[in-house]
Amino acid sequence: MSARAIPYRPHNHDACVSQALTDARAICQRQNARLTPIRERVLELIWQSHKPLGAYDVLGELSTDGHNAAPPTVYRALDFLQQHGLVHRIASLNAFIGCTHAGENHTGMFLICRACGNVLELTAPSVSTEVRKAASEEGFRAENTTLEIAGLCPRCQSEPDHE
Amino acid sequence: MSARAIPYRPHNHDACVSQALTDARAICQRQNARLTPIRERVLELIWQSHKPLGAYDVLGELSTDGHNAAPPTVYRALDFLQQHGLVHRIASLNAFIGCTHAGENHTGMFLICRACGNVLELTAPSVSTEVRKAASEEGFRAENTTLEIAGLCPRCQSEPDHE
DNA sequence: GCAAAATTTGAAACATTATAACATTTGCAG
DNA sequence: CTGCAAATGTTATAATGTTTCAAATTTTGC
Ligand SMILES: [Zn+2]
Ligand SMILES: [Zn+2]
Ligand SMILES: [Zn+2]
Ligand SMILES: [Zn+2]
Repeated sequence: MSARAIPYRPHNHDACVSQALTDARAICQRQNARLTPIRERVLELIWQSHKPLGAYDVLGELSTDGHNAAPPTVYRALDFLQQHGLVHRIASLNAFIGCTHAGENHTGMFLICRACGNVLELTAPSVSTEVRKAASEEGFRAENTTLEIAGLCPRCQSEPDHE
Repeated sequence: MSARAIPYRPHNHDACVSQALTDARAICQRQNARLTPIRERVLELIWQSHKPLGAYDVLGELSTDGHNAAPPTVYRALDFLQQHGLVHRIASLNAFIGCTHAGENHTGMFLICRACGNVLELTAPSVSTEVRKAASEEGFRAENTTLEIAGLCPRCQSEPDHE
């Protein structure tokens, strides 16, 4: 596995996209899941940047494609992609982002820059451990964790107003 | 401060409500904030149980009051209450819940039972510490944390289908 | 007290996000 | 081929949240 790109740093993003698509194909193959053209196209659109994309943004992009889709088309594709661990939904933004740990069995932690909008997904085992511990101290059986941190990325701390 | 009630256990919930309202009045006084009748009523409605309430649910309750409010009324009241740390928004549910640590300067962690719907708010310093650490290792300045754990509360693990 | 300013509330319209329901098409197994 | 299941199309609608401007209320400076 190659080093992961840092969202808010300039990088060859095409590499991110093609890596994500390659991974997705492999994962779906392994799971006997059908990465249909629509699903693949939605995944590609989600990956157009490291900023989360709303379902209706995806819808808009699809229609500039000439593909005239309705909301359920997009939501169904996004459901599929979530189910197979290829995208995450960012609850605090009602938006979706490509998973950077696809196939890795992880619980994501998202660092969301409120200035540039980029999101970095981390796997922080120590955080997960503490979360599990805190939950089990209450006798709670944790099944799903939503962990989203809003703030300022390193770049936007120094150079304000980055796009 | 009295012991905190456990949401999913039977308890004298009227005590929760009146404690919350008393605290709210004190906090607003201290902050020179105006806990107007609408705001207080919305807070009371939010506290009607330990299950998060949607904005439109609040709206509905208000109208059974005879108070015929429009959505902005509720959203404004909820904004005010959030601003002053009296309620939290649960992003994964699009719903609101009374803060059980009002005035305490905390970052809440929410244990959400998918069966009974009750939510327990915890303050887990060890989790906060690990979150801050993970963020700062990436040079990220964390400002706001959303931490919501869905799962099964102790009661619903043993007795399924609790209301 | 009183007028001006600021805050709060009312009201209507609108925007955004998500789902329900049912018809049609497509892929695949036998 | 044929029949079934999965996927997509289509229309309508539900649920959540915001913008805008007007009216009422409260606070402030005098
Ligand atoms: Zn990239
Ligand atoms: Zn991920
Ligand atoms: Zn209670
Ligand atoms: Zn709280």
